[in-house]
Amino acid sequence: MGKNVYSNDDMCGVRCVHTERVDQAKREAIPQKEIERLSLTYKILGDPTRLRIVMALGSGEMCVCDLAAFIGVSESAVSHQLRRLRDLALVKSRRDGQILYYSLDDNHVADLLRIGLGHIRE
Amino acid sequence: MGKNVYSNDDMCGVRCVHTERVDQAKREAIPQKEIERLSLTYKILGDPTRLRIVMALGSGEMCVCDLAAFIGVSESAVSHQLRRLRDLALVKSRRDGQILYYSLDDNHVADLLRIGLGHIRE
DNA sequence: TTGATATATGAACATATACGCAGATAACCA
DNA sequence: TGGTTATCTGCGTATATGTTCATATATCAA
Repeated sequence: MGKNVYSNDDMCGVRCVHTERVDQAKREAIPQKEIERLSLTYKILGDPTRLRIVMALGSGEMCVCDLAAFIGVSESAVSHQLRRLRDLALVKSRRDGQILYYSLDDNHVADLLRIGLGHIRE
Repeated sequence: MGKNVYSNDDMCGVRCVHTERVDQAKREAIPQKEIERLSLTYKILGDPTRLRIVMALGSGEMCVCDLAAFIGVSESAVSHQLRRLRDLALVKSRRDGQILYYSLDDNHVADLLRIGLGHIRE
């Protein structure tokens, strides 16, 4: 393993201990656009209110005021968060008259929740 | 204003369309402490800089200045984020002389990344 | 010891964001 | 039609957060 090597290719004088390792990471990196999208997906789950919404929907569909009563916040707050969840395709809605029923969009979401729980419980 | 269906168990006058569904969600809900911890885990991955750090570590260990050179931010910023990642047991460190090598803490992290990618790419 | 290197930490600033409020839409029913 | 209900949305604000800068700590070499 190299020691105290300075990279002098693209960067100008930036200290870098393992140039070849950094180059490997750059080659294997996924596009920045996917990074943005992926981090946004995690960020959406990274709020207690939204997480409780998503986990509640894991066992069946619910409407907005159901979720508001379950979580204990205003229906406006739930609606705000549901919109963000829908924009990232984490939940979907089904209309039945005046009521909108929300549910998880696909099984990837449930998988993310299951693995996350496994991580914090180990 | 409205006179629809009201839940009359613990809440006082909160509108609720499907009382039994809300009760089911309450029974199946995980403790608030786990919600906090789990949402914190997702939130940590919900930042582009931290996500790039974690994904880079997915293919092998790196030191702080490697990561700084790879991502293009200051080493201080990387160190700040690494501390948060370490606090939530997403990465771990190994000391070799003056250099601290960081790597993923367990395979749950890689699983989360893989499933997340599958979600945004579908 | 002294100096150099690698990383960590605290403060400060700018930005992001979650919530409630009030009003607007949309769908139903008399 | 008008009235009611369910949900959405613009706005204000308090709070959270990511970054840089300056400084501190840790390890090694001479």
